[in-house]
Amino acid sequence: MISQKAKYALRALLALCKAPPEASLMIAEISKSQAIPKKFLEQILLELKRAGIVMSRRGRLGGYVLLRPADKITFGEVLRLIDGPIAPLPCLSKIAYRRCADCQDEASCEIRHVFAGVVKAQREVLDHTSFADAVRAGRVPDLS
Amino acid sequence: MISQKAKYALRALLALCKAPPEASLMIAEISKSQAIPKKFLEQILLELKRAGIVMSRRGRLGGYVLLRPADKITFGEVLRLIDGPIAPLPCLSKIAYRRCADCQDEASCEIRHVFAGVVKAQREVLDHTSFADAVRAGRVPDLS
DNA sequence: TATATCTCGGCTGAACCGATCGGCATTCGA
DNA sequence: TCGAATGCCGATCGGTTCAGCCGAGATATA
Repeated sequence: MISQKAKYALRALLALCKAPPEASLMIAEISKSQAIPKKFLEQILLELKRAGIVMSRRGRLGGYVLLRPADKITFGEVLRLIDGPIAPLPCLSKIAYRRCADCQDEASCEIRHVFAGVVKAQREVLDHTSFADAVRAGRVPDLS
Repeated sequence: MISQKAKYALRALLALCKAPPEASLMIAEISKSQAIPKKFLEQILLELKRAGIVMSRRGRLGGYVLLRPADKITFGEVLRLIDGPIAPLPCLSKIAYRRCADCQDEASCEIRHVFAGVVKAQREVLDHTSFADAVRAGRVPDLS
């Protein structure tokens, strides 16, 4: 299960993707349209900003804009930022590799072996699906 | 990330799979050989028993045995039992479907659409990998 | 300057996780 | 028949994470 926070982050970014290009959205607008608690959304957008995914303007007429085109932002990137590693085992994580304390030999670890297959499949999807892809798939009725 | 508890459960079952057929293993043995806290392992094996995956005998010479052949127990089954739903969103879970509170229309939800791809891939692996498969892959050097 | 907006740190209550404890029930060997 | 070994079971605990809230401060525009 992904966290509520990650879900909010994805929805906020989708809202920004769908907004007219170059227009900026205020926290309050996104909060209202997406039903996300305002103060919580504040934190989330701040993290996205620090990660270089969005940028903000303060003061009257402030708000948030995407810093990169929507096809250069992947689901995987956002998920890792908010929820941490995608991998189901620490010894399979790209961003936070940690040896399993009690596993003598990774190469012969059956569990690792099975989950290596899982994480590969996950990455296949998450690291190759951009927000542009997601919006496109949502707009056109999916025929697959 | 799967929980520590799930990792223990998988390791315990692997130990039972590798034990001589019809032999039973005591909690203390598994605990020692797999470096799992004994009292915690006790809980875990109890859950596996209630789920019909293993059976136990009490008293002197007690212990645990697999209730089903190793090729009839999948990783997915054990994971769902210990950690709950595998699906990354409640609205994609087989065993615990829940509508996302704030999602008007599931069919047009971009997030759901993307994660449907993820969960499909996960299930492909987890529900089709048995403990027999895992042990086999661990024994023979993997050439893939 | 006034005011709407983002910034940022801290805080809280609830839930969850990993683990432990102590007592009870059952089984078998002496 | 007794007692030791083993599984069964409920309770509890300390720490961590999650979801969300509060309030003061910085900043840009009208």
